Amino acid sequence: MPKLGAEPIRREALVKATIAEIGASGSLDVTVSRIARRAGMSSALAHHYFGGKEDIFLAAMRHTLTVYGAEVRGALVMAADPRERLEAIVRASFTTSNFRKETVACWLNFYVLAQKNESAGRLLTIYRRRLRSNLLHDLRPLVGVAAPAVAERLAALIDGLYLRVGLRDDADLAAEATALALGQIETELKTAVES
Amino acid sequence: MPKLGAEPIRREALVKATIAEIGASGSLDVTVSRIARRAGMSSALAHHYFGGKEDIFLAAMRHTLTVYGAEVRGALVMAADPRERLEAIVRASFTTSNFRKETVACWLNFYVLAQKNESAGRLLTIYRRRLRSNLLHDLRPLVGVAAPAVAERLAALIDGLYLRVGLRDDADLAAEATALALGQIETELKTAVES
DNA sequence: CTTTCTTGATTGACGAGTCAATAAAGAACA
DNA sequence: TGTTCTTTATTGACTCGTCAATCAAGAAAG
Repeated sequence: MPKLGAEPIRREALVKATIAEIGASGSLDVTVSRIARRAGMSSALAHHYFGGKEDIFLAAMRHTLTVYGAEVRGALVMAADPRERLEAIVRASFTTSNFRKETVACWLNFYVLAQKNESAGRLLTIYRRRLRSNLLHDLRPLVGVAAPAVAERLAALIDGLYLRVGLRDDADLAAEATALALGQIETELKTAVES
Repeated sequence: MPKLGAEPIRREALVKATIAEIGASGSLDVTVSRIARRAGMSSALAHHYFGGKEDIFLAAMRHTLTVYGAEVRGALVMAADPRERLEAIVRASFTTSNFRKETVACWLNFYVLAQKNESAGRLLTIYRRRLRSNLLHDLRPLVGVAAPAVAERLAALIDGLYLRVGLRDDADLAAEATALALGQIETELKTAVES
């Protein structure tokens, strides 16, 4: 039943199914058939709308990054001063949705993918630069010349906390990570001001 | 040529070949045949000495973790006081050998594996606990009651820096990561002492 | 002559990507 | 209005390849 304009719907369904499937398997070892079935279509159609498996993965990665970016931007509009903006970035990074099993699985696998796949690497670089630049922008007025190092450290801490917390399945993951990162901000600011 | 006692040699060769192969492909998507060929034997022999593919991966992971643990212990014997011990842990975590492409690939893929594989998860937990306990032991006399939070933060920072730096192929990766982590130690100690 | 080591060949399964064919919605048109 | 053409959507069947695991059998020590 070719209702025209199926393409965007199909693509979105495939992207969502891909993320779900990666979450379910924990790896990129998911078949196009399974993705397509979950999205309610034949594998041939998945190949029709995307060039191949790799393109599907990249679309899923792009989607995940986009969602995260939107969350950060959303949190930022609520922040009044640099200090609040830093907090906003941290909180956006540790929302419970970010710690959903599938989200964690996607991030981990994107890191793996980024090693060898040019496009995946570029996407990850973009994410990193954006995070770094956001932090830098708000740290500059707070810690001045120390900003680059502090930003790098904060960015790494966010990634590291995500990694450490994301692999456990405790509850209260998000709260703990947030508290630690906010503590870091406090420590860094205090130190920078005094020196 | 059945010289007796081939087993340990074969197993070691397979483990090394596995790591090399993971490094070359960037993923766990490596065939037993390729591993076996690189190790100079038939794939059947690999299956003979290990139960199956999964066991080979676990052995490789165990090996990687063991090497890292040995490096840390080696660095620790040179350290006189808690502060130096902290530095030793950081430096051991960021040796250039740890930033070799294959090592990074292994770690990333072990994280992925740890999501769904019980044994891999346990191994990673052991690594984490050891790191945390090492840090805690040396932080307690330095920052007292703040030690747990500082340890968690330092551990996460190490993981995060590794992740951020390991995926680039700049030179001077190790030096940069080390400097940032040492800066963190300094900041944390200064803050904790003053409060 | 038995145990340890070793492999080539085989099996059985699965998966990515292709293709030819079908179906339906609209466009052009008489 | 009905007819024909074109474009988009969709699938089942098929190809070609790969791979993990098994097995039966060979070679070399002890």
